[in-house]
Amino acid sequence: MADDDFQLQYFLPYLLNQAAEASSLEFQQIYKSRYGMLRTEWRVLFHLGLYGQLTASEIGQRARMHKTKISRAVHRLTERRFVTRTRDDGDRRVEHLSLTRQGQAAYDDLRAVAQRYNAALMDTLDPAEAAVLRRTLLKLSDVAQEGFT
Amino acid sequence: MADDDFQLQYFLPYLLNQAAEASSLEFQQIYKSRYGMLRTEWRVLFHLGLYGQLTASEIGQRARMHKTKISRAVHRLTERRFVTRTRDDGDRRVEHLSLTRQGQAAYDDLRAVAQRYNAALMDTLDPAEAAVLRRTLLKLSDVAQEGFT
DNA sequence: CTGTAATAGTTGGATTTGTAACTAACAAGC
DNA sequence: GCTTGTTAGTTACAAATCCAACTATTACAG
Repeated sequence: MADDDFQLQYFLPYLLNQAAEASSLEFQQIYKSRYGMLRTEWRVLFHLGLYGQLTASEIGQRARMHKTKISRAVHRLTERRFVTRTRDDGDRRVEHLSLTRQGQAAYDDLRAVAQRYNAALMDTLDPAEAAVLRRTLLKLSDVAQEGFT
Repeated sequence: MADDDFQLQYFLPYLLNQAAEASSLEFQQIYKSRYGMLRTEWRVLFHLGLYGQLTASEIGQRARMHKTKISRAVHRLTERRFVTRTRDDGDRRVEHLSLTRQGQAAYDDLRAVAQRYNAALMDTLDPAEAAVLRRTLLKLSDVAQEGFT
C-alpha cells in the first residue's frame, strides 16, 4: 500500500469503533433512562439473566471485563436490589451472584428491547451480509485478543 | 424469536463493542507509549494528517466527536507542539489547525504502524469477507446514527 | 444601529474509568 | 503449623469523559 493510500475509512479499529458507538447509542439511552444503568451494569445484568448464577470472575472471563468494573457494577446493582450475593460455603472468598425478582424483571424487559433493537439493525443488512458480519466480528475479537504479531 | 433464544453473541452492539475493543488494544498501546497520546488525540492527529488544515468543528463532523473532546485534544496537541492554531481572518471565532513538522513526523510514523496493523487484521479474513465487513460497518454507522425507529 | 439568536470554541464540576495497591481467604511446601 | 504464593474481590487516587454553562464573535430582523 502506498503511503498516501491510507484512509481512516479502511482502518478496521476505527470503523469498528464508529459502528459500535453509533449502534449502541439508542439502546444505551433506554437502559440508562429506564433503569439508571451504566454499560457495565447492563452487561452484568445480561450475563446473570442469560447464564443464571455466576461469580464475579466468571462474568469477567465471559465478558472480558476487568474485575474492578465488575465489582463496582455489582455494588450498584445490589444497592438497587437487582442482584443478590451469597458467599460460597466451600471457599469464602467467592460470591455467587444472582438476579432478584426485580432484577429478573428488568432483564426480561431489556432483553425484549434488545431483541427488537437488534432486529431493526439486522433488517438494514441482508441475511448473507449479516452472517459474514457476525462471523468476522467473532473472529476479530479472538484474533485481536490473543495478539497476532 | 423466542424469549429464550436471545444470546449476547448475536447482539450486534455487543459484538461490535467486543471486536472494537479487542482490535484497538494493541494499536492504542503504541500511540500511547510512543507519543503519550489518548485516543481523541490520535484521531485529531490522523484527521489533520489525512485532510490537511481543518477547523475543530470540521474534525467534529468527520470524526463524530463532541467538541469538548476535540477542544481538549487540540489543547494537548498544541502543548506538545504537534499542532498549530491560526485564527481565521474573516471569522475570528474560527481556528485553522494544522500539523507542525513534529506532528507530521508523528503522523507518518503512526500511519505506517496503522497500515501494518490493519494489514495483519485483514490477513485473518479472506478478501470477500473483508469487503462485506467494511461495507456493513459503514452502513451500520450511518443507519444507527440517523436513528432507525 | 440595536437586540436577539446562532456558531466556534472553552471551562468547571460531577461522573466514570484505569491502575495499582490493598484485604481476606485458600493452597502447597517444608 | 508456619511461610510463601495465589486467587476473589475491594478500595484509593489519578486520569479521562460527560454535560451544562460560559465567552467571544458573527448573523440577522426590524
